[in-house]
Amino acid sequence: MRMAHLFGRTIREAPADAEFPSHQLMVRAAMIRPLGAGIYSLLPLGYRVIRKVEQIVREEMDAIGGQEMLMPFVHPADIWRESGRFDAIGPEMARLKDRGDRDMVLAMTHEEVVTDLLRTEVSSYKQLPQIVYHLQSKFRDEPRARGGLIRVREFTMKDSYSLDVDDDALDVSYQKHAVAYTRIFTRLGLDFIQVGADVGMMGGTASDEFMAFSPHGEDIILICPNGDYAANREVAEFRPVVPAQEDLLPMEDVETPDTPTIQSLADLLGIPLSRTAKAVFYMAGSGRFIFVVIRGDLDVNETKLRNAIGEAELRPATTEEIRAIGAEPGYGSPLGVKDAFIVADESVRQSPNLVSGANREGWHVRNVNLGRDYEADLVTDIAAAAAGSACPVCGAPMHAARAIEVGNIFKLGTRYTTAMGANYLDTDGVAHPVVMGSYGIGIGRAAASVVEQCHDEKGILWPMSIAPFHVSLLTIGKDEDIAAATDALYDALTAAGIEVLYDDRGDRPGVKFNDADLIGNPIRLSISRRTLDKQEVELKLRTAESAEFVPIDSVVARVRGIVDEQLAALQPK
RNA sequence: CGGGGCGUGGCGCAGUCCGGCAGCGCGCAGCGUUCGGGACGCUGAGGUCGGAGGUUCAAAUCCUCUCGCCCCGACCA
Repeated sequence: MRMAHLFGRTIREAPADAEFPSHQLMVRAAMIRPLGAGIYSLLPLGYRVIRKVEQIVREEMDAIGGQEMLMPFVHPADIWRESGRFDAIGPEMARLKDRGDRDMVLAMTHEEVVTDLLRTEVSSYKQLPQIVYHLQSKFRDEPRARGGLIRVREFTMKDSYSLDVDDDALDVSYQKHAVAYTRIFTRLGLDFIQVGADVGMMGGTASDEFMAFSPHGEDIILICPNGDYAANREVAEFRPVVPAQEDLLPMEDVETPDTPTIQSLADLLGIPLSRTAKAVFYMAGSGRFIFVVIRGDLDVNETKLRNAIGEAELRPATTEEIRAIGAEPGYGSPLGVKDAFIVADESVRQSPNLVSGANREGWHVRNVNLGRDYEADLVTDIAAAAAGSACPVCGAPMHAARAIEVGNIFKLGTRYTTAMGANYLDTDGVAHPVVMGSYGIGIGRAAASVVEQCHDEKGILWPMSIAPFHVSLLTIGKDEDIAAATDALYDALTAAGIEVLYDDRGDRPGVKFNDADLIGNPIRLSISRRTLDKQEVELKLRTAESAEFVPIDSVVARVRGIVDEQLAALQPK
């Protein structure tokens, strides 16, 4: 590709609203352009990257027996009503009406379509197992799109669906995907980890996420330093610190003026946070008031809480709602409250004589004990793990790291096939719902995550596997023989199957060097008066400090070798 | 959804408080000089100041409404 005619141009200054490195650099390097909030065009340079990511995904999906197909982006609402998700999913799903006033939705995902197809295409155990997949647009009306391609509303996802006869067979399909995903993200050059995750809105029985490490990640994962455990903070377990046991002491009111927070209470009384109980108030979607008691040094994990009480929706309670059950914001405790569902964290049961609120402003109560002074409707683990929490397997303090979710895998089971009646007949002619798994990779997010991990102050450092081009070729100087030599090298490289972005523009050298660094192709070749007089080409790797000079007639072979070597280095073992 | 901020030429911004010819840098076009790390000079093109309504002799500027975009929050009371 000759740069003089490349559609899209690099820009010096990033848009003011771009905060993430990947957002700034991909815009500056003429790879993406915004059309609206969370909606992007992919310019030719960016689309080359995306297509390479897609190709890697295809190869690895095909390798586990996946069959590529394509399902529609606009769906009749009927199938979403059948699965129950038309009403279950909120404004995140875009809805519209067709000219006949029929409800339609834009695809957020494709479980319903696959299940619908199953009803006509699969009727016998002999046809199973199967894995189907496609690369298709999704639209999710995120409350807050941000960060360039990291969190967008319209995006391409590779989603695949495994179809099996039973849970054991699903385990096999699931494991195949775990292997494929590991190979895919390795080939993309990502630094990532597979972690246990929440099943969320998809329903199902198990889920793992593939997380690319990045300081801009929206998820926090906890990692055992001994490799015994890794999980999303949303679901992470940890070994609780069991406090010293002591005799239960009688309750005692204590005046604590102006201590509306746990920290201020602990400061006033001169006790550690772990000797207090804090109250957290929620209103659930069902209308239940959820009163959470947890030790003061711990945080509530809302995902655990949701799962524990079987409530999909949870919001902080208002002051009025809190007072209505007999509690006082800032000085709340379960003592004497009514009409509330009380959930106590395990930590509260294990810790005697905690300081709790008195449900009147300016007062707390010492030595409050679960079971003696109040009862909970549910006692379970709803505490959030944090950096330093003990690994549930080996007890070592875990690290916390931010990461971007680039892929996830779900064991769905029969959630959709039961609801929509997608059955197969077994060897005895008995009908069973097909057992499904669902597996996704955000293509653009994966590419952007690579940029998050692979860049420097000058621009992107693409891995060879997904760089827009293998080589940036620069012609330096205006002399005709230089242009002729560079033209000839361009042709020779291209003929050898090497992808070349040829900077044949009339710009000064500095402009070309800077653009080459910004765009980030792995190899830079330059021909100038200096090099041509010696029949040499300057060769510099994007990741290298210095350049080397290669005889002009051996450049093609040299570049070929570097390309192959770097691609091989990205291959999974 | 709550709070905050911003919409002025392709990009980055000033001008708005205090109404009075719409500006600057980059980029773009032409000419000339330059040519290994984002050159310089001269000339020039390009803007419904997000939109609608209002106040005024006069509105980018004041008022009302509205649209769009960004940031923070939407768990610890």
